[in-house]
Amino acid sequence: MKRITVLLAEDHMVVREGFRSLLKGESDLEVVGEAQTGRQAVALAKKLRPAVVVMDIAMPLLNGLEATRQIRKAIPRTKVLMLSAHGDDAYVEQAIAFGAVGFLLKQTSSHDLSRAIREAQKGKTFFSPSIAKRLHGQKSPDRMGQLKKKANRLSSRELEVLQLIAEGLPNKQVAGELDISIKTVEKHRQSLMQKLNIHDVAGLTRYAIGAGIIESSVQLTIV
Amino acid sequence: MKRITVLLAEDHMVVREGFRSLLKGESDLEVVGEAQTGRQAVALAKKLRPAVVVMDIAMPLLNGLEATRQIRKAIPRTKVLMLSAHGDDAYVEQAIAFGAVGFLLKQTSSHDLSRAIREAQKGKTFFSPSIAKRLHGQKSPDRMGQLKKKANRLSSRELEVLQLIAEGLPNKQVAGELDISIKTVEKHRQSLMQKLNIHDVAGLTRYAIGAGIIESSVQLTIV
DNA sequence: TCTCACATGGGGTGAACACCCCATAGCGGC
DNA sequence: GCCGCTATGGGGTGTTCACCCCATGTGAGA
Repeated sequence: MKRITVLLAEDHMVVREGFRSLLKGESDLEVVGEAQTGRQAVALAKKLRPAVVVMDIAMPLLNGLEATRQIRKAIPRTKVLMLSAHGDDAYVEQAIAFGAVGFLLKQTSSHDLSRAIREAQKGKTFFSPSIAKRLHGQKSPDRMGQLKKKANRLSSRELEVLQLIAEGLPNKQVAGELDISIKTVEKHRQSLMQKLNIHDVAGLTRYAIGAGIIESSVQLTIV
Repeated sequence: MKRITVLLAEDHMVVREGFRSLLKGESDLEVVGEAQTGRQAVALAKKLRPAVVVMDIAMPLLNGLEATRQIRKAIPRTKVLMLSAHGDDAYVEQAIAFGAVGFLLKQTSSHDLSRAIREAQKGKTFFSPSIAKRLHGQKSPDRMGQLKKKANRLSSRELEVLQLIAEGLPNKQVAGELDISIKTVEKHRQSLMQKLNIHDVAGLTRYAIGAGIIESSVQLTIV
């Protein structure tokens, strides 16, 4: 029987070895290569032409999203399965827009991992339950089509509001800063929270830092 | 032969299962439990009394450092091995101060992981090569003293509350998680805000990220 | 042209929060 | 023994926020 060839892209060696060990238990799957940077993942994918690439998002040199885009462009027959600790809507939508056929959270089980790989190889999609729920919960059935065009990204006004929120300003001050009414600030706040599917200030702040919109505090000795 | 009992504390299930799979290949090691939050790690350690706890630093509800401190205090015979993606000095020093017997980077190999567990069980220490090199380089005898002397330090309870706030939990859920009344949570919240002189959730979140108490989201190309 | 996202603004409700008051109890240090 | 700190809990008050309703105008794309 021909086994499904898999390329693992994950920067942490012990984690990657763990994945390999897990997949070794699946007789129909075969890990043919391992990459520890996004750039290496692209190079190895071109060379090995695996059926499926399991791609972590957070990787040095080239992140998993961009690596996915490049792989999809160079070798469309290779399917890419995203694997990430965080499942914020923006990541998921970006991944889909870049041609990933699935999105797994690291919180999901190894059983789902091997299942997702099989689905991907068959040309189907696979999303972690919590993500699938969110995707289905949204409106139209051809949402995938929409996503490929417009990734539901924040408007420039929403980005401004997000930054000010993440900098700690209350709505009233945000309104003063942008010279608009509090009501409008609240509206932007609501819509950006809905788009990101993040509903608390702490989450918005973490997102803003991760997205490079603001910076965290200085490193301190504390704790 | 009596095997070394191990408790795995790592919040990402598929990663944790990978570790378990790796350790299954070691005949002298036995994984007796798995925890996905720091709090659960403390509870399971007390219940199972494993020889060694492999503890990730970045975990929800209670981070690995604080969990280590609590485990060392409650059951000193259990050794704790830190496992982290980042090896910043502040982490390593804090881990050592809290009684960890070793510090592994996720970049290290699975071979080092099992080796470190064996060393830990024997009462020895084990550090990832790059960290060990740094530790030898700089002794700094009174550096620990400086940390401890720092006035206005947050109490351990306040740190727990801070982490949960920065993770986005409202007071009510914080209270439920710590099993105390909302009023007490409010009190801790007030006092830590006063100590840090930060009076909004966004600021607390930025501080917590800068201090390494929690992590931000993944780096993203878009925005 | 006509729809849709965007930006602007307003009203109202209930939950959450900041900040004040109060208290009891334990524990370590002087 | 007393003091200071920490942790626990409660009452009350005013502000802010999340989330619902509503509206108008504009500009880009189908």
